[in-house]
Amino acid sequence: MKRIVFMGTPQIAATILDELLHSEHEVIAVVTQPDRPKGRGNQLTESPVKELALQHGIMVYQPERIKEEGFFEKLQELAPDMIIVAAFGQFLPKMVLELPPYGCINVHASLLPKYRGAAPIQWAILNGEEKTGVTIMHMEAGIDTGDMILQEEVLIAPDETGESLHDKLAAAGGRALLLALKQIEEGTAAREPQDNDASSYVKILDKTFGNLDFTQPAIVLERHIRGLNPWPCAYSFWNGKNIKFWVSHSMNPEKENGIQPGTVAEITKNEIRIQTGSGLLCITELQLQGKKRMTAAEFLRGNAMKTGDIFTKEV
RNA sequence: CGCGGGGUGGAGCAGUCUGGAAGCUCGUUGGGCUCAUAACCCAAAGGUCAUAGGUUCAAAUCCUAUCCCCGCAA
Repeated sequence: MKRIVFMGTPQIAATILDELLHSEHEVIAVVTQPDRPKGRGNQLTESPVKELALQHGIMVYQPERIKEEGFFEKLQELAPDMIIVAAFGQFLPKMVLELPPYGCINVHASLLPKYRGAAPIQWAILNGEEKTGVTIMHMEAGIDTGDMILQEEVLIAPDETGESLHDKLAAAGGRALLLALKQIEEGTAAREPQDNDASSYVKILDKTFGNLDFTQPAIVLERHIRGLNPWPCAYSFWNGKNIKFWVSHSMNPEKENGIQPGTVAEITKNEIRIQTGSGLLCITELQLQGKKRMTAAEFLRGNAMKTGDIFTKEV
């Protein structure tokens, strides 16, 4: 493909862009979200896509809104053959969708029509799916509703985290995109409409979603911890302090013992076992506010957590 | 100048407010007990208390500056 404009923002988009840059396709410009204040000190931070594009000397556009004055004209001047979108974070107006001769292609991190929306990677883990994948599709006005070109499946491992799955899907997304481009150029690309009746949407995640509800079953909480690792991360409060949970497993799923959910039921040398609505949630890696991530064994050496202590939803 | 916590033997922490012998729980090494052990007992090694100045008879502790790590908010 000769003239590609790439639109994307976070790391997964950068990984896919990187794949594109190492192919024979020509990326003439990148569009990404404006630099935002981030982190301690509110430093203005460039998106991963912008960073990568600058390294390769590619022109970067950062419109606050795609519809803002003058941007469409710039796009017209670029005269892209195709626009490729991956986790961009803004909707494309119809006039943009219709601009390039080869259309707008989207890389989505799920096996559509399931998991349309903003956080398909984490939700696949949260729901205990055995597999997920990436879909390359033509874009249309709806959210992730366009005709599909191809998909690549990715299996979800028992210890899969949001991060590891993200990396797998990013790699798969790059591969699938290149294959789809090849098929488009050869004129062999499929164009399969999505089955709307089988579709599902997932809501975007925010920080508060990580606040654990210990009345849920341990098996669900364990997936919650994995799926939200490393962001937005599962947490709770102990002793007036925020504790993040990084690694855990569940045990005794059916055992009833009458202990209030959220209570520390057992402490072993290497694990903190918390009572849940059904079974024990065994924490093996965690992080106290202000401290680094550490194993439960390390944590227990210096912190006087004991059986009977309670985790709460608020300080 | 967004708010806040922290940097003490290999690890996790206490001690700092109210200056005055470097401590706890582990780990490591050696020895003992045991059928045996991740258990228990005994002993040992290991620290410029982040860095640089300053105050003081005396600083991990008080003052000043710098570096690094982390939580929250956005």
